Amino acid sequence: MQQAIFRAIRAIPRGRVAAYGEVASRAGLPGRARLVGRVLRESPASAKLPWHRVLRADGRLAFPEDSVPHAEQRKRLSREGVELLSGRVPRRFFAWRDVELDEALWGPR
DNA sequence: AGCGTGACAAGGT
DNA sequence: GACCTTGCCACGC
Repeated sequence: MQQAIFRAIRAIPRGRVAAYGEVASRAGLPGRARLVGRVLRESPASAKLPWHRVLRADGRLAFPEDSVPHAEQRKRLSREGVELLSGRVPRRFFAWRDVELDEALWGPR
């Protein structure tokens, strides 16, 4: 099951991000976002996961703003062209967002 | 067993 | 947006 979570995380394209809940759903574990967080927390660096692409649904990073890990994650994202605005990653950087519904409601772009 | 806690989410005010 | 509340689930005490 941890494997499913790893797969979902590795499936996030470079330069894009995904919310914990999204990852959980894509791993076949809807409603278990916290599990994703716990698995991530306990995964060794050797797992070589793009962990920095996983963040909260509202675009904020899970780590406290003043923390070292937060800075590290922000740096890694920045290196892929993902910048935070007002402390959060804009919706346009989210992978797997329901583009069709967005366009139906708000029009293309 | 009960309860607080957490790399969370969604809905309401 | 900021907060709160509720739902969720695994852990540790």
